[in-house]
Amino acid sequence: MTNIRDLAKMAGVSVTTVSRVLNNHPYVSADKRNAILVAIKQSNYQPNINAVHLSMGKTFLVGVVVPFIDHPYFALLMKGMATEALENNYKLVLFQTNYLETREIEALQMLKQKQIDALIICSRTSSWPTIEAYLPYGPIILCEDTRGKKVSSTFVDHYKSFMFALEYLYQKGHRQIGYCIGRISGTNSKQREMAFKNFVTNYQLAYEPAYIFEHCRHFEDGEQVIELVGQMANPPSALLVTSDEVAAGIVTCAQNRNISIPGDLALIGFNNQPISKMMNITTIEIPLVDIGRKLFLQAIDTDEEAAYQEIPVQLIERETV
Amino acid sequence: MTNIRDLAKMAGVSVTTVSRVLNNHPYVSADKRNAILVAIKQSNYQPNINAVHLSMGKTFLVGVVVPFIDHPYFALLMKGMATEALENNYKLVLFQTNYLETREIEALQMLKQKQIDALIICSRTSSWPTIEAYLPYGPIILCEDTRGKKVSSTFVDHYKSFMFALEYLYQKGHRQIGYCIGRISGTNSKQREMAFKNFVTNYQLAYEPAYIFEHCRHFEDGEQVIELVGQMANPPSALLVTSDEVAAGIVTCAQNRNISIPGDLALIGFNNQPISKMMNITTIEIPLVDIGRKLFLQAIDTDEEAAYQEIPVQLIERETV
DNA sequence: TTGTAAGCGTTATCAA
DNA sequence: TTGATAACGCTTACAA
Repeated sequence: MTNIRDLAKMAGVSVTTVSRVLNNHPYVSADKRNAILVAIKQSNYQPNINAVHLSMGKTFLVGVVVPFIDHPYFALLMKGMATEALENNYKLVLFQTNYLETREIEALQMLKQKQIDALIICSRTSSWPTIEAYLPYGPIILCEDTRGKKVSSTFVDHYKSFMFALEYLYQKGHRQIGYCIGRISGTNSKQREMAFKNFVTNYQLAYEPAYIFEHCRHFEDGEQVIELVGQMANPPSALLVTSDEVAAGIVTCAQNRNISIPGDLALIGFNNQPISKMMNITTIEIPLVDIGRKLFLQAIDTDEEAAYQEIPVQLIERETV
Repeated sequence: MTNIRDLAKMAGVSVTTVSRVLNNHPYVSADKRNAILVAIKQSNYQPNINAVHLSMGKTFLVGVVVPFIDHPYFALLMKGMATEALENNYKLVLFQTNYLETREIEALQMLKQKQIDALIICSRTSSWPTIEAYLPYGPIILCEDTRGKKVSSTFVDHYKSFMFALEYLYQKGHRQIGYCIGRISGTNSKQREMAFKNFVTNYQLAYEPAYIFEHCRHFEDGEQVIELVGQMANPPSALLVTSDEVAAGIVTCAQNRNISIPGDLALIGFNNQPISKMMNITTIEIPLVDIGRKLFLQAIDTDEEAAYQEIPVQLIERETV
């Protein structure tokens, strides 16, 4: 493998000059630049990335923490991040945590050890103070509302959008509303819970804990929901379902049991995934790929200031309400 | 950040000795080793990974080429690879190609440039000679039958399993059989096509090109299939569907149009994803996560010899045949 | 506009 | 069993 010194020799210049043209720095005469360019072509030169990294103290690696990679929500975020990473000559290092705190800490440790330049946490289980302790070691980007904290984020105001969806259902006449969610802990989930509770009290409805269904992540989890709803003496008339996949599962299962949707049970999904279009599911569109791109861009942004990007969402009315 | 030289000073030894204990090399006296260990503890030392990489000429990075990351088939492979990478202290670098050859070449170039230690290609669009040209630069692992070629692979014999499924349908009385697939090009798809053609001639059935449905990747693609089947004067009575998600989409869509499954149309899915269990879809189980793990292990295997791991599959009988 | 030389933090060779 | 010291290939003061 030819290196920068070989190039210098070939072009009859110093390594510094070679480095200059390699990095597009000014102050190189046209003829020397050309000579070097020719040498690069001829030798099929490829810079040694490790040497660059060592010298610059940068890795061009960005860590990405996701609980599961095989979940459409995170896969879509990943898609956006991967696209942007490629364009910016960065690579993504994957941390699949299964929501194990130890795994998240491993990722944070890698930041501390300078093995990655920045860390994007798409969803976390560790507490804020835990994260905060690693802030001095490099940028940490979150996918949740961090306004007031000293970390950048791209996020959806889940309180607002949940409240919006709930009020929409209320206007359609629903008074017994529940929701399905992946997990009840987590910042975003807490925001939604808060919206739900406030909604219930604002509209003087009964707060019914049984109307909250946890562990709803995949299509097949819809079965459980229908099961549970079917057993209730006083079932909900409408459900907010925080993933279109789950909503689709609910619709499918409901059909098999002759439960009419939206007649017996109205549904609002989230994300506007293709499956929701096919199955005509009313949904709140969340531009996940775009959020992924923005998260990545924040990760490599060298600005010291924390930036907060709120992403607006949009109701797509279809046939499940 | 304290470095190896600081440690040496603290422990009153040379950097060589420090490096020795860091890497568990022999020939270090117990007391010096202890002194160094103490220094490491006290200073909270973390090795500079870039320096290690430069010195060793290794990156501990493995590239992964997938056409789409937001597809369960590849997400499941990724899950397996990510798990194993973590355990072996490697990181995964993602290449999302959208089946663009240029993207695959970028990944191959990174191998050539030593920016990654090995490359796993889960699905490709480039020709074999293209790949072959990069073989001298590092291990390339494929997820397709490479027996006879000088590259390692973990794969399913798609010819065999397709033939098995086709004969199973034949025994159940089906004579008009078709299949749904993501794309018709690609090694694995070609194997399946070959099985299909041989099956048809072996059993003296008509080869009906219209029974082959391309672009079937996601749940929502099932709609197209039902659409097309509905328009046929002489529709297939059974379909092999190379992804359970698509099979689920077909089942869902069929229900809406009062097409009885398996009465009007029998279905065999592939992969045994959770969705197939929920929807009672007969399927060929493919252990994708496990395949992912094995692919990764092959990538970091230092053996020169190419290894070929055939993964057996298994029919899961449920209610769509 | 150009070049010399000093890092960056390791590993590995070789001599002691 | 140890330690100088030379790589590894690049960037970047600093000097000219």
